[in-house]
Amino acid sequence: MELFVSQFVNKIDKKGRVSLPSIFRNALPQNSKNEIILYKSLKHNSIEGCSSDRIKDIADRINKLDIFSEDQDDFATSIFSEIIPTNIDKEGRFLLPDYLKVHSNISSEVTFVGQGHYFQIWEPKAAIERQKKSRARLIKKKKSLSSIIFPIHRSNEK
Amino acid sequence: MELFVSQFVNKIDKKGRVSLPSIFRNALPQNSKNEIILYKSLKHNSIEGCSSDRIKDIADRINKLDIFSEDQDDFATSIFSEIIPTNIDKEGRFLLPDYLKVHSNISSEVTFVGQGHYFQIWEPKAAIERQKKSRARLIKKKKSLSSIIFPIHRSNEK
DNA sequence: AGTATACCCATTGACGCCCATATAATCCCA
DNA sequence: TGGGATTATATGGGCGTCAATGGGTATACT
Repeated sequence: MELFVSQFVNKIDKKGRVSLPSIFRNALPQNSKNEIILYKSLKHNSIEGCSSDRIKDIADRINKLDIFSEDQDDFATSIFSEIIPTNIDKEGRFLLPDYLKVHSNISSEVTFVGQGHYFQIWEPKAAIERQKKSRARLIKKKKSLSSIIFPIHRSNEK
Repeated sequence: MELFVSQFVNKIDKKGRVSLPSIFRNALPQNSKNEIILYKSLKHNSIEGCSSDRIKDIADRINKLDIFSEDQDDFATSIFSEIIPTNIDKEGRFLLPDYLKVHSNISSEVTFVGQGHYFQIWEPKAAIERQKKSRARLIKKKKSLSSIIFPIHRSNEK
C-alpha cells in the first residue's frame, strides 16, 4: 500500500475547491480513488484526511478497546460522529467544508502534509511552524529515534 | 545489498536536474532503480538520499507504533512529511527541489558523498570543509574508532 | 427560484520522455 | 602493451503530457 508522503501547497478557488495532490490521489486504494474522509485533528488546529479504508481499520481498532471504557466511547464519539466523506471530482479536486476551514484557520491556500497512512491539511504558515517544532523535537529525540530508524546499523551514530 | 561509496561532483542543469552517479544508481535495489528518497539531513546543511526500500522499512516500524501515541505522531510528521520521493529518468537524472537546494546552499553543482546505506548531497565547498573536519576528528579519536572498524564480529550485517 | 455541487472545457507551467553530443572509460586486437 | 574502436556517462535541449487552476453550464436538492 502506498503512503502519503511529502508536502504540497495548493490553492482554494472561488468555489471552495482544492486539488488533492496527485501523488496523494495515487496513494488512495484502487477501490476508492474518488472519495476521501475528512475530520478535525484531535491534536491540532488542522484537518486530517484519509481513505475510507483507513476509517474501517480504525473502527476495528476501537472495537478492540474495552467496550465499557471511556476511551472507547470518546474515540467513537469524536471520530465517527465528525467525519466528512468527500467526493473527488474528475480533476482531482474536492470541496473543503467551511467549518473545517474555520477550525484550521484556512483561507486561500492549504498545505497538504503526508503522515503515512493519512494526511493533514494545514494553513500554510501554521504548517511551517508545526514542522519546525516537530523537527526540533526529532533532533532532540535522535537516540530513541535511531532505534526505530536504524535498528541494525548503529555505526553511523556518533 | 550494494553500498553507496566514494564521491562525485555533478552539475545541475537549467531544469534543475542532476545525474545520480552511475555507481550509486547501481547500488539501488533492483526493484526500485528509478526512484530515490531525499530529505534534509538532521545534522548538517546537506541533503540525504536513499532507496525507497529503506524508507519502507522505516515506515513499517513507525506504523507499528500505537496509532494514537505521541511518538507515532511525531515520527509520522518528521519523517513522512519531510521525505521527497523523486523519479530518476532514463539518463539517470533526478530533480533537486528548490527548497532542498536552499537548505543546503546548493546552486549549480553538488557533491555526492557515499555513506554506506545512504548518501549525502552537499554544496561542493561545504563538502570539502566537512571532510576536513571529519577527518581531523577521526584522527583525534583513533582509539575509539578502531573499536568500530574492527569489532568483535557481529556477523556481516546483512 | 435559488443555492450548491458535479461535469466539461480551457490555460499554463512543470515534468517526463526522447534524442543528441561530448568527454571519459573500457575493450579489443594487432 | 599501445592505440584506435566501442561503449558508458554526464550533460544539453525539444516536445508532448499531465497536474493545478480557472471558469461556464447543467443538474439536483430544498
